[in-house]
Amino acid sequence: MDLTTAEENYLKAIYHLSDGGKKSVSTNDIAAEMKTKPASVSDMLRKLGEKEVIEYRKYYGLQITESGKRHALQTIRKHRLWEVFLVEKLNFAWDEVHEVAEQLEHINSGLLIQRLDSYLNYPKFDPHGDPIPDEFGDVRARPRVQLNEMDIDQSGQIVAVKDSSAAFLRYLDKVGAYIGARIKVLDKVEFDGSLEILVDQKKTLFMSKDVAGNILVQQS
Amino acid sequence: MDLTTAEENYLKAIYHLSDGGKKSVSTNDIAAEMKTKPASVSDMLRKLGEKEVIEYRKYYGLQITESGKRHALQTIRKHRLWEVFLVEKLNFAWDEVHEVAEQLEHINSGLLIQRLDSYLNYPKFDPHGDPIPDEFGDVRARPRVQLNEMDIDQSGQIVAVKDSSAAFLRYLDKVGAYIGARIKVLDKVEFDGSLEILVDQKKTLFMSKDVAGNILVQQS
DNA sequence: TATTATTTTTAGATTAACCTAAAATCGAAA
DNA sequence: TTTCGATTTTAGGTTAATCTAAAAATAATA
Repeated sequence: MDLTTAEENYLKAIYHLSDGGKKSVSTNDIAAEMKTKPASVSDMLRKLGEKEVIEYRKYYGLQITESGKRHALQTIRKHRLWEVFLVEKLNFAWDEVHEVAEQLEHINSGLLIQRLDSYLNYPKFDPHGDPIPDEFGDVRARPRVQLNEMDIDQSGQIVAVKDSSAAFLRYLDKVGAYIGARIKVLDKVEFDGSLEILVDQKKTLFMSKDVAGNILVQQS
Repeated sequence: MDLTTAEENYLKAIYHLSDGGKKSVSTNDIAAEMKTKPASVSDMLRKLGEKEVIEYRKYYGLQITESGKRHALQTIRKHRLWEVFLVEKLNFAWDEVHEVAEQLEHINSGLLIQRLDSYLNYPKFDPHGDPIPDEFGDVRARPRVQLNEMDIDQSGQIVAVKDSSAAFLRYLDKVGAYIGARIKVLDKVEFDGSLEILVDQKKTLFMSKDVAGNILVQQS
């Protein structure tokens, strides 16, 4: 069953909002995410239900089907492979790629994606550190390491903190090292184990070993 | 002024059918090329006229405007750059690329095309030997050589014949060396100047010096 | 030149994706 | 448990791109 571009986009949004089918998503949430009106979402949910990529009971809610998950993961796979291409081959900055990848992900050609994957050397993660599903939709969850355990020149994305006290989060926010920030270890001071970190490819900051030990990073 | 995907496709067809604005094109011709009905074409011509990419007088005919030419050449540029990418980087065969390039040419990002061009080393011709317009829409017409003057291992595309007698064309057709065929010189016999030619990457054939002298090739 | 044949356009429908406004449903609080 | 407010759906309309059938304009031919 083939999906239109709009249907693919809705399905992807539903997949993300529901965290892969775990959480429930509301019509309003989808409308907000897609920047459309709830009425348009209702319309689309009916269509997606007819195509059996979701199971939809009106007023009640929805559930992604197995077929729907496969479709969504295919789209995500394409999106992330194109992001790798844009950053690694065409020298896009990692924050310039999304809009273009959003268009490229809808190009329809099995051969193209196969060849692109091979050309990029079967990458497992995109430039934001998010995992790239394989052709069967399997994703490899990336192991997390403490920032203080990373070596010089290694980079990744902040995905969680161990100490989630308000004070600590406020500190992180202040220095710009929020969850999701992309970081790189520029230097480590042997004497006290403190680190020099590059955040989002622009700001550098210094951080004690203790602080770094509370930050979990997905390496890439 | 932005054009929709459909409008871009119509404009490209008109540009090609009119040979860059030289010949006149009929509604029926466009319908045949686009695999739609003449009624749909009339509709679209009205729209393209409103957007001033063609000058359209109903029942009379149309003329591409300068703006229209720029738009068409931009689309052609994107199409051919993607073809080069698919063949040179992703190892597509030169006859597998068209369908995918047809989709990729509508991706909207100035930066993307700029970077792609640079990544491919500013190619001047696509895998079919057709010239790639530069960012200003200028095309470099490729010089033509007689097939018998080409060296071993050189390749190109048959673009014209000097002797266009029916007998000669029938002969070409018989051996599969039609206008547009992609050829490569595999060997040249010093004794009589005859050539061994690879046609369309599959068929090899032998050809006398006289026959080859009547075939004009765009090298690539 | 008058008639016929072809080409082109208009008229009226359809489908996908959106919208606004109004109705229906659900659930939370009085 | 009834009512009120938020959420969700339906009803009806719009735009882009297509279609078929019919009308209009042009071109070809007797």
